[in-house]
Amino acid sequence: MTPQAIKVACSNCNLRELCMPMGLSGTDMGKLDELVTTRRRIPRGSPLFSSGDRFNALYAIRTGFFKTCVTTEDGRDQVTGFQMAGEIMGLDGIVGDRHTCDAVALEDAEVCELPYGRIEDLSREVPALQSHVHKIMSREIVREHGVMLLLGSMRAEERLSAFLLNLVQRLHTRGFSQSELVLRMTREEIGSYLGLKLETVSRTFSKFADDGIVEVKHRHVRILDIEALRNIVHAPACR
Amino acid sequence: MTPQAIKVACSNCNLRELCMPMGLSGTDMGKLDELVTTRRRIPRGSPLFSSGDRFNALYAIRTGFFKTCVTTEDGRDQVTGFQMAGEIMGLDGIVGDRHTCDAVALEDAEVCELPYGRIEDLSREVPALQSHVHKIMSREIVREHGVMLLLGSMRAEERLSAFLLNLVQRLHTRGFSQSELVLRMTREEIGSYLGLKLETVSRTFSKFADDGIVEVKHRHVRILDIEALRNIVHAPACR
DNA sequence: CGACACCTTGAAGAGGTTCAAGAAATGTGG
DNA sequence: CCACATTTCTTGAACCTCTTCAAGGTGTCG
Repeated sequence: MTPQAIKVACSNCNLRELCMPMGLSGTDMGKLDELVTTRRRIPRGSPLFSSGDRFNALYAIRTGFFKTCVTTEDGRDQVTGFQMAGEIMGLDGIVGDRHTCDAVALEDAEVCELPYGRIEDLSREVPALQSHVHKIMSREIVREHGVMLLLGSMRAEERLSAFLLNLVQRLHTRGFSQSELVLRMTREEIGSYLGLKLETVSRTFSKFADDGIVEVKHRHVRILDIEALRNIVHAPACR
Repeated sequence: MTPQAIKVACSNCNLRELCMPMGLSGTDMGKLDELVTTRRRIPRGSPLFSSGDRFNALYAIRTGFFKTCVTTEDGRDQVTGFQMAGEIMGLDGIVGDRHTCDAVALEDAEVCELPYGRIEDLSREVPALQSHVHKIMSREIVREHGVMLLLGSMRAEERLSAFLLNLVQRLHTRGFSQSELVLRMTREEIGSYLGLKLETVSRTFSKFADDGIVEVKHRHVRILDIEALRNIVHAPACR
């Protein structure tokens, strides 16, 4: 397992998804090292990029936690996602040469900057990278379909259940507990993401706690009955 | 039984500007003609592809009108978009090798089949195509952000206004009237897309008609006061 | 032309929002 | 390290928007 030791370390790295497509030759792997130029530290509360910023790179999260949100001139605001280690941000900027949403660190974070020009160049040389980039974008499209389903057809309890299950599942993938999590975002941000008011989020947490499904202490959540959450989301439709 | 092998050439297609990159050399344009292998006719009500189908091509709409929708086991259903001539469908299938949504023709339609393998191969040779594919996917991501904003933060009248404005704008781009349109979808499908019940859609249409903003005769809509629709969407936020 | 899908409208009800107040955490400066 | 200011969270009560249920009307297609 000695040579794999490095690989194992990489598999914990945020860049794994982009840098480690399956079945790479050593040569190709070497080429991918050119992808990352800089790492950037983003203190909590600061934007990595903002709507209107010129687009020139994608970002892979190494550590930390982000939200992305779109804002309109008339003051409407929508959190479009929460991103954690290993996930890619900035895809929105490709189409128009400018970012169309804000990415804000919800805790101190570190990201790898992947200049877009290099991604394009390299993915012409390395088909596995090309394929990987496509998959990342497709995955984001499919994820957003899921959010549309949530926003378009679920009620408050279902939305919050789906949200918690999704978060804890992604955290579990990264080696964290399956039943305990610390929310990095406020009730208002959760509400914005779920299309609910912060009071409704708070009330729904309280209801889940009353029902013995979760234990909630501000931002610390312990899931006591994950099956109950699943049942709430996948409730046999009324009719 | 063989799908008639019409000689299809993007270089001659009048939708070229909608689905193909601009400013190509003659050589590159010639290469792109290899992209489209077949055209397929899809009768109204039939699926072009369904969730679970193996993914192997993207589809460019030549004529007709589609909806895409995701469905869950528990019978939930969400229309994720309506697509018209020049738009690309099937991006959801890239990530998992299978489609994750249904694409259904809402009127008799014709699509160009773009085998995904060829897209990958060709976009390694033709950077303009590579860039174009990325932009198409990014555009879809940005579009979905807009839908999330709509579903997460707008009320019924705002949603329907935004929907009508979006439709009429896209139709106008394709040479249709700026003020008149024929809805190809039912109230229920509109409702699913907008996260509303069909009755609410119907009522909101009636309200707009009462207010002299539109004229609605079943699926025929005439916009009488487009500014009013814009004001409804971009209303100075209540607080 | 008749059956069926689609649309409209009304009335009652539910779920979520709004407004308001207070409590708990977090951050700041002395 | 503590007091204070600020942000965040919780909870209650009234209200409102949208949904649900129901019935009847309209258009469309075989």
